[in-house]
Amino acid sequence: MRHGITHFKDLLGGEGYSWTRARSAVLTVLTTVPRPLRAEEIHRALRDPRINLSSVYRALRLFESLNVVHRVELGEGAARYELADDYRDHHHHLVCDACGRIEDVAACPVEAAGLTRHIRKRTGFAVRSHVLELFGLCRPCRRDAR
Amino acid sequence: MRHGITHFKDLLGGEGYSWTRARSAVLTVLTTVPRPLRAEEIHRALRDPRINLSSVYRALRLFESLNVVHRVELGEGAARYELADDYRDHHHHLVCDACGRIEDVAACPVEAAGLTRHIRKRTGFAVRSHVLELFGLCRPCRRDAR
DNA sequence: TCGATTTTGCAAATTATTTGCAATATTCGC
DNA sequence: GCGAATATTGCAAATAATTTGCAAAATCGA
Repeated sequence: MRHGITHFKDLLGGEGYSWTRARSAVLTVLTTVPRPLRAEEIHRALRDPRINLSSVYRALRLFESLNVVHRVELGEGAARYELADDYRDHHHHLVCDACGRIEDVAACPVEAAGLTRHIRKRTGFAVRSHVLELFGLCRPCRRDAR
Repeated sequence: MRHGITHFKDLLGGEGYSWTRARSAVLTVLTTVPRPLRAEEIHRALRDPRINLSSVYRALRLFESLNVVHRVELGEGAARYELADDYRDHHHHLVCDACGRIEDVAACPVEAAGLTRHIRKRTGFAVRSHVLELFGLCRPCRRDAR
């Protein structure tokens, strides 16, 4: 787990990429807001009219390829993005079907159950990563439903 | 776990929906092919020029709302669809990063670990459903990689 | 600082999916 | 089985998220 915006600058530099206004701004937002954001939301959060939405998309794509950012798909039509596991503890999401709020959970049953090993033994498939999203009702919405 | 195309006919009828060529054909494909298919693939599999792709989308949307079909998103751009848990044993997918092949796994660490209860106790969030997809290399591709 | 290279803004293209509407199919009562 | 009432479909056009071409602007390395 590495910290600081300057780390990303070095990382990009090391890979031959420039440290630009758009890239730096997108990373600032992602390191600041602790939940997965849509490209559109990130763009709005930049509050910099000089930066175009396309550049946000381009930055996100680059960061994804460098394993700095992780794409989260919750079936909403638009994808969300958050810092990858290397820069944030591994976690999953609790998505409220009623209000849409997204909470994190640290518990990971894939690791806990040793599922990866089980699958490799049984099927020969080598699991490298997984996506786990949990849907239901958050506490406030559960209360309202009564 | 109910079987047979006629069951679906009764189900649709019971909900006030018609049993149409498009709906019947889409369900036939989904009950026949044991892996999640894209709308486009389902449409091609119908081999019926009288049925329009829009009708496939409309049928899928209806089936989703009736819990007959389940949407699967693997980050490919297009969604995939398969029979819902009520008509097929609960399972997850092993998606090969190299060749794209999709295998099923019956093992479910969310159920096994009692994660739902754990989360409810800890956070008050009531989990109703979950999405778990596993990515990596299938056995053939793992061999080729060597 | 300067030129070479990379990146960006902007507008237009792309792709999956949805929708309006007139035409067609299905259903239901007789 | 028949025909009216209703639901669904085909088709073409609309959407919405994301990508891309290209000339202009920013960044980098010497």
